[in-house]
Amino acid sequence: MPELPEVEVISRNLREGSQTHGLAGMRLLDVSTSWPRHFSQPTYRTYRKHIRGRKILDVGRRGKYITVPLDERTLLIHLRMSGDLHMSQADSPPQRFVRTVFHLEDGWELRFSDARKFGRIHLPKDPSVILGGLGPEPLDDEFTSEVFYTMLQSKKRQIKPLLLDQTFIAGIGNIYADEALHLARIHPLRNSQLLSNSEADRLWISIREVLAHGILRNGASIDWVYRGGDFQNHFRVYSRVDEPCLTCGTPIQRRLVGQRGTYYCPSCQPEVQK
DNA sequence: CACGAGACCTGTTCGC
DNA sequence: TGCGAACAGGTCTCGT
Repeated sequence: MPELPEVEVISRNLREGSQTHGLAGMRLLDVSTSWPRHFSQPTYRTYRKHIRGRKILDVGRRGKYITVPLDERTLLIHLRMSGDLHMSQADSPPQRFVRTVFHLEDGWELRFSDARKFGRIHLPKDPSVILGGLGPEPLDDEFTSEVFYTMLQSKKRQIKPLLLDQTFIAGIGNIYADEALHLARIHPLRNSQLLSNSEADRLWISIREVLAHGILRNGASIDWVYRGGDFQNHFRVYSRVDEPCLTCGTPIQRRLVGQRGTYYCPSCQPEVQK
């Protein structure tokens, strides 16, 4: 479930501690897991050594990574498809898919639930080893429409898979890519290099609008992987096959693009440029 | 470089 | 009702 808006909301909640204890300033006592493959960089064994007694300085986000700077090293957590992070008291009943637990002071636990076991935890000396390859943050001031147009021109790729490429731009996932393309009235298969200046501009605005809207709605909650946001009630195309386009009434279509289910309006988003 | 296919995993939902 | 297939928010690696 987590794309930029969901990860942003999770990170904010952990930092500020909505209805629970904020993470910043707490001390990590230990970590335990039933799925050691959650740990990349150092393996689980060396991991515990590094983490015990470390102080949490802050919580943030870069792309789809949750970033947790410690007084030594930085913890990076990627939720992938089905991950979620939340604070709990140690004596509260364990949720079904919790696989890794960070033990904190005062009986607090940071629980990493991950039904599909795709999530990953890193603890690099230098976070840029992991984060350095990411493209720009779409909501940053430096990410201007001019910059975006130049970026698009430098590639010759189908626009949707390009938006999903984290080295191109960070944080966009399958839902928000479809939503942004629909808002911008651009077909997911259009060639990035052939997008006009005004189309690029529309896409730039749409990306930022859709992501900001997602954050405002606290992210999207889909199916049984529930998180509390309600952006799913504002989808214009995603998961709406055969339902009418909210702009023109044409049934929304679904097809595979780069192996990903892709929803679009064949009328608002013509494959060939008008 | 661009793209498709297959892996990695488990759970839920769909279709017959 | 039951059972296999399809599908799921993400990335990685390999072959063409």
